[in-house]
Amino acid sequence: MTVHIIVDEARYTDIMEPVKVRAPSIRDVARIAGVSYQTVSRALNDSENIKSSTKERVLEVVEQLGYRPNQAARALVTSRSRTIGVLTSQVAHYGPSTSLQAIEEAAREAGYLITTTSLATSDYYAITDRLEHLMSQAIEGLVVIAPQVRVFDAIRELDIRIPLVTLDSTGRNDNSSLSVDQISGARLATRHLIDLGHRDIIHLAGPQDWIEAEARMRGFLDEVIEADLNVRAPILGDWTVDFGYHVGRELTRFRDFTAVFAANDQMALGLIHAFRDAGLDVPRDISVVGFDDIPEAAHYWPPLTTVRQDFVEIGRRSIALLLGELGGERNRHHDQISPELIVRDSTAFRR
Amino acid sequence: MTVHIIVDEARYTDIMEPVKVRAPSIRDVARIAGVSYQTVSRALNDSENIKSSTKERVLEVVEQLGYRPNQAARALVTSRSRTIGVLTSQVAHYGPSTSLQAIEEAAREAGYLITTTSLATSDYYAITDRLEHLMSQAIEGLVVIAPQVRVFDAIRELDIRIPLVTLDSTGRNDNSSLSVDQISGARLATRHLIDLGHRDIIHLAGPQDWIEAEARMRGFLDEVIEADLNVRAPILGDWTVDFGYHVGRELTRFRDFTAVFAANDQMALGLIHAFRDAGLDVPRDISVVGFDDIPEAAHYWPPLTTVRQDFVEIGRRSIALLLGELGGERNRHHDQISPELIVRDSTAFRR
DNA sequence: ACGACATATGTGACCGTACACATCATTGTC
DNA sequence: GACAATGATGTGTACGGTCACATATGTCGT
Repeated sequence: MTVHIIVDEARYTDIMEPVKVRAPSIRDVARIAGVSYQTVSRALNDSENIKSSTKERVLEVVEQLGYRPNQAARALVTSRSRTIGVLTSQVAHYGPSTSLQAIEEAAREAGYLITTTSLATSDYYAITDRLEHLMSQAIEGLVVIAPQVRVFDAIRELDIRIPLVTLDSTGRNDNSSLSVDQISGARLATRHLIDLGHRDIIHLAGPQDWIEAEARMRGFLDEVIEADLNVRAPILGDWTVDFGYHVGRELTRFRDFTAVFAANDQMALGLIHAFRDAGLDVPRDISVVGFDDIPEAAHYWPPLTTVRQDFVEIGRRSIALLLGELGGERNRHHDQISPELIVRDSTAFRR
Repeated sequence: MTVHIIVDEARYTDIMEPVKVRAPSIRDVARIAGVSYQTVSRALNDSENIKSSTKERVLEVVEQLGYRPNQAARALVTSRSRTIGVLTSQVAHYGPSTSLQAIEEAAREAGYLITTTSLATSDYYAITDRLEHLMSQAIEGLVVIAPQVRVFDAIRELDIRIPLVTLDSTGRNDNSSLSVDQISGARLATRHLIDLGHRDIIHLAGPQDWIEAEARMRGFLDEVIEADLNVRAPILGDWTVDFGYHVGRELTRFRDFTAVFAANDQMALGLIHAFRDAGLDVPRDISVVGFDDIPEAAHYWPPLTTVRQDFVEIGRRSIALLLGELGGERNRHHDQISPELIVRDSTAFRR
C-alpha cells in the first residue's frame, strides 16, 4: 500500500516536471477562441471596434482558461506600472496607518496598486535606500506620509522626477503637497491653555527631524510669544507613550508649570499616567492637551482634550492630488486641511 | 531681457519635446561602456565570469547615466516579480499595522517588495476582488494578516497556487501558517479571572467572521466550561473602543457579572470608561482583561491586564515561512507563537 | 608550437503585451 | 451596382531585459 503511494507520487513528478506550467498568454486565448491575439486584446481593454458576439466568445475563453493579463508585459510596453509608491515612517502609529489605508483604497478605485516601504530610522542612507527601492519598481507617483526633514533632501538629491505628493506643512518644497495646518492646530491647543489662564506651559514635542513635529513646535512658540508668556524650550520626544511617561516623571520633580501641550495623544497619555502616579490630578493640578484625536483619546481617563486631524481625508486628498498630476495636471497644488480643537476633560482653568 | 528668456524657453521646448526622454536601457549603457549588453547584465547581476576591470567600468557608466534596470522587463523574462502581496484587514489597528511593518522590513532585506491591499468590509465579493487585484500583479507569494473566515474560501475558490502564509489558529487549512495560539491566550486570560474568584465572566468578542475572534472566543468557552461555570453567550463586538464603551453602558444596567474579558485592548478601554461613568470602579467592582498588549495598555487607567502578542515577531516569521516556500521548501510548516499574560491593575480578587 | 581547457565577451531568440498600420467585411449612397 | 466610408479583424514590430549558446582571448603543460 505504502509502496503504491510512493510510486504514484514519483510518477506524478516525472510526468509533471517537464510540462511547462506556463500561465496562458493572450495568444493561447486567441487560438482557442479562433481569433487573433489583437482581437483578444481589444476584448479585454474594451475597445470600440469589436463585435459584441466576438467579445463575448473571447471573454468566455478567458474565464475558462483563467487567463490573467501579464502586468509585467503590459508595463513593459506601455511603460506604465499602475503602481504608486508610498514612503511612510512608523506605520504602526494610528495616523500614518489610517492615512495609508485610505490611500490604498482611493488608489485602488483609480486602478492603481500601492507599494509601501517604511522608514524605521531617520538616517539619510536609509531614506535614499528606500527611495531607490521604490524607484526601481517604476512607480508612477510617490506619496510621502509623515515625512522627515531629510526626505526632501534625499528626493532632491536623487533627482526624482515623478509626481510627488507630500504632507508638508512648511510649503518650502516645490512638489504638490497637502498640508494639515499643523501650525494653526498647535496654536489652537496652546491658545486654549492660555485662555484657561495657564502661564507656564510646557511643550512635549516630537522628534526634531519630523516635519510635523517641527510645525507643531513652531505653532506653540508663535502663540506663546504672541501672548507674551515666558518661553520654555520644548522637550523633544519620540512620539511613544513610554517616553511621555518618563518625561512626566521628570517633570513632577519641578512642578513649575500648570499645563503641558503634547505633540501627540500617546505622549499625552504617558504624561497623565506619570502625573497620576505622582499624586497630581489632571486637570485639577495640571492640564494636558494632545494632538491627533486617535479614537481612544475620548476614552482615556480623563478624556483627552486634543486637536483632531482627519487622517482618512489626508489619505484621500493625497491620492486625489497625485492622480491629478498623473493625469497631466500642470500646476502644483497646495491643499490645506484644517485641524480642529476637541475640548474634553483633561484641561481646566488654572487654579 | 524678458523677451530673451521667453524665446529661450520656447526654443527649449521645441528642441526638447521631440526628444524621447526614454530612460537609459541596458543597451545604452553597453554602447557607452564599449561592451555588449550581455556584459552589462553580467556586471549588474554580479556574475562569475567577468573581468573586474570591465565590471568597474560598466558600473561607472551605470552610475553616470543613472541607469535603473527595468523591473517590468526583468519580470517578463524571468517571470519573477520579486513582489509579495499582503492582504490585511483594518490596517489602522495596532496589531496588523505593526506586523505589516515588520513584514515589509523582512521582505525588503530579502530583496522583495510588498504590495498591500486592505479589506475594509468582510463581504465575499470584496475579498475576491482584492485577491484578483493582487494576483494580477504576478505576486510570488501572499501573506494574509488578520484573516477573516471567508478569505480562505475565496483563496480556495480562486485556485491560488502561489505560496501562501496565513495567520491561522485553526489549523484547518493546508497552506503554511503561523498561529499565535489565540486559544491558549484566551484561556490564560479567562483562567486568570477564574483564579481571582470570578464566577460570572462576560466575554466581549470580536466580529464573528474573524479567525482570531473566533479562536479567542473558543478559548474563553473552553476554559469556562472546564471550570464548570455557567456559560454566557459572548457579546459580538467590532474591535473599536466606541463599541466597548456602548457595551459597557448596556452591561451596567444589569450588573450580573464581576469580570469581563475583552477580545482586544481597545474594547477593554471602552468598557472601563463606561464602568467608571456608571460609578463602578475597575478593578474593585469589576475586573477587565484585554488582549494584544498595545503599547498604551500599560498606561491606561488602571493599567490594563492583558495578553501580549508579539506582532513584530509575527510579521518576521510570516516572511521567513514564505521565503522558505519561495526557496523551494516542500512541506508546509505550522509555526506557533505563544502569547503571554501580562497582569497589571485592571483585575483583582472578586470581593 | 600546439591543442586542451578555462575565462571573458558577444549574438540570437524569446518573454507577453500594446500600438500602428494593413487588410478584409459590411453598409449606405447616388 | 460601383465606390467611399465605416466597422471588424489580422500582422509586424517594439518594449528591455535574461538565457542558452557561440565565439574570442588567455593560460598551461608537453
